[in-house]
Amino acid sequence: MPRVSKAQAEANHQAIESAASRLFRERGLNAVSVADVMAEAGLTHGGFYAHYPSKDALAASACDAAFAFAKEKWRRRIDAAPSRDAAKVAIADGYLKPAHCDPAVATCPTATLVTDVARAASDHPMRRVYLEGVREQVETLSKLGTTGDRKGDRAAACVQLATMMGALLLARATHGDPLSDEIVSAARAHLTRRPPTKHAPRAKTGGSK
Amino acid sequence: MPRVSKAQAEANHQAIESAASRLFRERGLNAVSVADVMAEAGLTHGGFYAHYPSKDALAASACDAAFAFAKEKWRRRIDAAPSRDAAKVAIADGYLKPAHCDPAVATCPTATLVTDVARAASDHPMRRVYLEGVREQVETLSKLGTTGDRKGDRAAACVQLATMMGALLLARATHGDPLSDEIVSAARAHLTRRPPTKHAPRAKTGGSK
DNA sequence: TGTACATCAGTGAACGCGCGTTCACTGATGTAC
DNA sequence: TGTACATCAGTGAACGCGCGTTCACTGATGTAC
Repeated sequence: MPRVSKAQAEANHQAIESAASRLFRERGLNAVSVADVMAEAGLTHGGFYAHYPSKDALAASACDAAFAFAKEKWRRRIDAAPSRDAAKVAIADGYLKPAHCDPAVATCPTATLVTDVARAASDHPMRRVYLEGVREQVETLSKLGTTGDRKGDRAAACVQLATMMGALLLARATHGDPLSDEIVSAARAHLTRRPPTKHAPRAKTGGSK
Repeated sequence: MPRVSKAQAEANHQAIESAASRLFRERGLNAVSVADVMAEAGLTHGGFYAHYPSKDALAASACDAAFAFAKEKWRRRIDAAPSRDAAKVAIADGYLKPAHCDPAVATCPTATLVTDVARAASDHPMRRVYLEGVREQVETLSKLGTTGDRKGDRAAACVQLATMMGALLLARATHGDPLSDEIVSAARAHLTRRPPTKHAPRAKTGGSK
């Protein structure tokens, strides 16, 4: 069934980008093959190069799409919040959701792609996209600052992003152990200024696999 | 030159572990082959299985060695500090050294192996080693707490580790851009309670490549 | 509107390559006497 | 202390496998008339 309509080809393109965006964040760049992505999009691997010049180029597009998705999520949280301070808290709460501590779940690209980007060659197209994504997140958090000082707001934004991301990654790497909950709960409490000893509900939802 | 002396064999074993510990943290598990590690240790790849049953087992040993090395570094900083609070600051300062923001440098395993561990299978031997390593770091930071409350100290320890690690990883992923310095400087200032707008010396050392 | 045909998205086999692991072999080491 | 020999750390070729990428081919789509 070759020569698909322009509309179908465009839909396939989106499906490839979307599958890549999710799979790369779930398993990492190296652990996902072009064939995996194409299969997830319901296609065979040979047709890939009609859509992207290389796997690296796909990685950059997928990263971009993931940041756009995250940006939209943040925007909705900000719009729904009654104050800038409440918006910062809402973002931290959303970021550190217990479900996000499962390493098999594709979450914020800032966290899930950070080592892939750090280890990528300096001319890898994803580096530029990732940098821009982080820059935007820092800028967004910075605008929610309440110190009245732009430099102070930016510094606080950097620290909040680092804390959220660090806690999420640590929780993912220690998933299945109580320490995972402890770390993410401590970070959530710290960033939302709730009692710091509050832990996530442990009841019967369970944290281990 | 086969059949090497016991002492030489033990030295080779250490060389393999040491090379793996550094290479895995620098480039990630998937990007380093068994042959790479053996070559770095001055050996050929075929002899690897006389030392370790599998690459996964080597990863666990290498992770363990990296944590032991980091622990020793922390211990020296703590011993040299005049107070518990000064020790926490010294650890943050050491963790966030500008040189550590180069993604090609092997730093703390907590940061450099976090996504490799998160993505590893739940029965991967490295998971247990990593978990124990993080647990020890949290415990160490917790003992340096000054809130007088064990739960509060542990929560603060979790937050400090998350912030240090998150900032370091973000700085590594954005290396080459001023944002890298900005993030790590903000985190360092925050954790050491120095003026939050203080940036790393930008002069002629340069932060870009 | 209907017909002829060039286009090109998708298929599936194939390419060269590097991986983790295995294995027959080597020969200095270390042990038994 | 000296000799005979079993051991086994290390070598290098080979294994099966999956990767990113290429390519000849297909046939519905979309266009030119």
